[in-house]
Amino acid sequence: MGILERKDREKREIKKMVLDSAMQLFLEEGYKNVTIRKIAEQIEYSPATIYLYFKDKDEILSTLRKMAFEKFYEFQISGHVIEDPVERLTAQGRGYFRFAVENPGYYELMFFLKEPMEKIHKPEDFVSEMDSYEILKQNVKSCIDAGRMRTNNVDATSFALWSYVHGIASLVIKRGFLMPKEQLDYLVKESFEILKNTFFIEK
Amino acid sequence: MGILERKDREKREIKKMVLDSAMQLFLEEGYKNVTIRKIAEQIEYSPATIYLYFKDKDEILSTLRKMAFEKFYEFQISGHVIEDPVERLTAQGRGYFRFAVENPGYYELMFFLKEPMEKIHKPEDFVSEMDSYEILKQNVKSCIDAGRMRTNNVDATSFALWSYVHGIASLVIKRGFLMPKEQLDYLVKESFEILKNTFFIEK
DNA sequence: TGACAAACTAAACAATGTTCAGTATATTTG
DNA sequence: CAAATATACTGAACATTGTTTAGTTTGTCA
Repeated sequence: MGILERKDREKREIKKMVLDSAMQLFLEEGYKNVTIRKIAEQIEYSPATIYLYFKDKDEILSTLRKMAFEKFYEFQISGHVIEDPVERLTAQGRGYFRFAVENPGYYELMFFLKEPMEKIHKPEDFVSEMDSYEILKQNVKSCIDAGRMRTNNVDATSFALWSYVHGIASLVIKRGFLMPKEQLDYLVKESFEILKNTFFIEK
Repeated sequence: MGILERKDREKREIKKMVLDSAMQLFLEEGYKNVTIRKIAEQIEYSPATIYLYFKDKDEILSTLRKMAFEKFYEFQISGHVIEDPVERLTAQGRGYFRFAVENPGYYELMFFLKEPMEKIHKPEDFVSEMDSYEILKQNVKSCIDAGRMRTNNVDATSFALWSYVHGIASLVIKRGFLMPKEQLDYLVKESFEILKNTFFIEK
């Protein structure tokens, strides 16, 4: 019998409609404009229906968050096949940074927003994020093993690099408007130069 | 006549009561629990009265934000009299980091929260923040002039250091719960070691 | 003391998340 | 095929929110 399958498909389709609509509202109008009623109107269901598919608004947001991290992961592994370990690691860094500045809305959802976070402390909500971090550690290890880094502590170096790039991305997103674009671009470029010169050893 | 002075004082006192109450609510219960009605109840006035002293809720939050940055500034200049430039700069960095991890609520308000930010783009709302940044640049310049840094670009180095420390602080605040405290402390300590070794030149 | 100004508030408004009783629709059963 | 049952959905309500407005109370000054 295909009825159960169809029901299941319909359930997934409505869930997807809710999520798509919520994501669109979030990216276009910001968190506080994501309202259950607006989502309901967009997908042409009543507000109450949404509660048949999601426990509450936080569950919608935390699902979006998970989706954002999956997209984020894709950005970072795009250069995963590169042979040279330093090139591979810097490709991941570029992917990380590009994702952040090209998708500040997603980045907001992932790292700045407090709303869905207070309720989610389940490890499964952090798998993609941890996957990205594991990749980072692997890449750092490859670089250290190849004698291409000035540091030799995989964990600490990975955390330091993550902090550094996350810090630059955060400042660009949150404080970028404080200075002209050219100046910001210059500071970012130079900061990455410093990162390269201080962390890596020239071949 | 002291009447005008008294009125002015009373006005400031009520403003202060609103701000104190709002700050307390924010720090204890988080942003979404800061409601006009709760503030009104705490200061024993009607909700409408608050609107005689603040345009709207965002004005209250952005005032709190400004206050947080002033406190932040104090933390950073505590070591401003230190002679040795490297010691002075690292003291500022320690002040920065200590403030962040000891006052995650303030840090949230200053760097993560979106709510009051959308409306404030006036330069005057960023004076304390810019003051801190100027101090940083001065300290970096002193270090470079003293031949104690591996870099020689004041602006880029300042931005890079800010990013680095901000990144570590942000990750500690936002992702610290993902690992045991000892491990986190270790990673932070080592990251600062890396920072020291990569940016500074031993005397 | 009476006129005016300032300070304050009760009550209402629209919008929000969420729940629940009930209706419509689909499925299964006899 | 008809009745019974399960599923999907919604209208209406609730409590809370930020904010406004009309009106009251309180204070000031001639």
